[in-house]
Amino acid sequence: MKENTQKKMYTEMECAKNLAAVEDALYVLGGKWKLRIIIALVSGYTRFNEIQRTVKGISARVLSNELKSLEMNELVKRVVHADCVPVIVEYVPTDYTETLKELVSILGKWGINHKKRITSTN
Amino acid sequence: MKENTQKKMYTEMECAKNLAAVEDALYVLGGKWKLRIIIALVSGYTRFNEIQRTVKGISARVLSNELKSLEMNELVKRVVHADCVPVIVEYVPTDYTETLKELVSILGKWGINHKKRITSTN
DNA sequence: ATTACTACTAACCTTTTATATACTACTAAC
DNA sequence: GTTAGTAGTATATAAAAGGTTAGTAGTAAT
Repeated sequence: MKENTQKKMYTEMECAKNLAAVEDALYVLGGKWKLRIIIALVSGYTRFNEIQRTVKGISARVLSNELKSLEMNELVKRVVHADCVPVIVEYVPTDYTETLKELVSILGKWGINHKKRITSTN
Repeated sequence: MKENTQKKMYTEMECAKNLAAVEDALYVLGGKWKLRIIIALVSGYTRFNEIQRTVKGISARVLSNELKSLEMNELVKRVVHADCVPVIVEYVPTDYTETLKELVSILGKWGINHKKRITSTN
């Protein structure tokens, strides 16, 4: 016996759509490192070792993989300056990366606020 | 020889602050399931099996753990209706959960847009 | 009596994610 | 010539996350 008498705040379809949309986003941005790397990139840290130093705790292997994944999603562009010796490689954010600024900003603000909330004695 | 001539878009301190703030947020909201569960909750799915059916793919074990974690962070309240038989347990979003609506909305919008972008032939 | 639903938990196992160490090959400083 | 930096890759291992199965203890329908 199913009770359909409950008032849902959203219809099933709306819920499913939100779920699917957030899943799509998390597929690209989820995980421990991706957003952190993006922050480093837009902060102007564009070279491999520089990014590794900025994003504390990440290993070269993981950074390498994550950069490839971000590149596939057009959130970073790998630029090789072949004229220099030794060759310089830069990972530069794209115009599309800009579309994440609002998201990162809101996430950061929420994080600051949440830390305050949880830290403060109740 | 260190080249400090590069123009950084943000100072080191700003970058570190953003990084720390986003880390704090991801500690609470990161992972495969937490945001999805929150969407189910605010959509009106409040009972254990109901949430499990809505958040496709999650196991009871993981759902149970995630709900505990969300409860600790005041994003859900466990309400037991002891008067009913069998006992009914509800997981209800709190007022604080409202502070995530903007974030979830932006993330969802980004996800929809990104899917379009990647799916479309270039 | 058997099946199914409720709200979980425990034990165990697999998959995913991440780390550590070493290594390439070249440059440049001390 | 020794150390350090550049941009990574290879291999192996460890840790974290998640899944599977089974089980509790009760109700309620077939």
